[in-house]
Amino acid sequence: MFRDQGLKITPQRVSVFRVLHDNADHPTAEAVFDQIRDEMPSISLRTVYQTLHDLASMGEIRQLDLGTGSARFDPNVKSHHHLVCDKCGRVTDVHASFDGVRLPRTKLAGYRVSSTEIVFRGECPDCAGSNAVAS
Amino acid sequence: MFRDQGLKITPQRVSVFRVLHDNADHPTAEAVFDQIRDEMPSISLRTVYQTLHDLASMGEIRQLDLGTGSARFDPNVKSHHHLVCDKCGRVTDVHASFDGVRLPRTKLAGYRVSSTEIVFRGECPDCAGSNAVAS
DNA sequence: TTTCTATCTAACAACAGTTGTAAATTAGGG
DNA sequence: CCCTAATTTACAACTGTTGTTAGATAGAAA
Ligand SMILES: [Mn+2]
Ligand SMILES: [Mn+2]
Ligand SMILES: [Zn+2]
Ligand SMILES: [Zn+2]
Repeated sequence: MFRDQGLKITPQRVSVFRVLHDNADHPTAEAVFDQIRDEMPSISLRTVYQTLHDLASMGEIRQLDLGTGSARFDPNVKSHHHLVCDKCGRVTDVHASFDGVRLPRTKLAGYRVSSTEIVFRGECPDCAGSNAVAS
Repeated sequence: MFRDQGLKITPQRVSVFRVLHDNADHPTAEAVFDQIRDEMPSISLRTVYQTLHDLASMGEIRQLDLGTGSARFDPNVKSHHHLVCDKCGRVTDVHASFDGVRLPRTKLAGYRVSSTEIVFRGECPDCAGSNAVAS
């Protein structure tokens, strides 16, 4: 799959790919880096970024910018949406299709739309649970 | 309005507020800064950021993080959605309500959702127009 | 109107996330 | 097993944003 693009198969690339596909929680580049480091202490953060971008541009993963401070990387490239915790930044998949969300030409303002993302923001169970609620 | 919150009415605050309300294009902090500078060359970018955050926390404006490299500030606090140009970062309002976009409890993953944003990504008219298309 | 002081601004440094650069390393074809 | 183009690493630099603090000022009080 790297090979298909004329890219060499290096241990660094294999690791980034594997870590990402094991990971359901939309890791940041740093999170990927930290996880790989356990087994390959010499890997550099720069290489992780490089490889994540390579994977993204070959369509194997998606980069998400959700205002959580750093980019998230998602191995799931099928169209889906996300829940984002305002408190801790957790990102959780939403598997539901909202086919009604299409813009009529009159509201397009001349844009050519290539993707539609729905972001549900709020508090994740952990963060909501830790709120002491007067009862 | 600043006064309501126990904040002093300074020329800097007045300028930020006014610039934002004149501006329909979701300016960045720097864009606000540059515009104010024309009339008040001594203002600092730090003060612009400070005031934007103050305005946001008093609910007068909204901060949007759309992956365009820097935060955008929106004087329109009514619920609405956005078109975002992947090429130039332009942000345009979408005025249409998508009432169908509610998550059933079964898909909430335990989150308490406080807002729902829909982002339509693509190319704005200017960027699409400048594509030389072989015809 | 002047005084006083808590608030605010500006200057500046620092920070986080990310990207540029180039020397050293290495995958993998020959 | 070599060779070399591709890759990785180290390190610096960059962008957007935030922390800090000395000096300036809004506006209440006198
Ligand atoms: Mn996802
Ligand atoms: Mn808007
Ligand atoms: Zn959370
Ligand atoms: Zn554009």
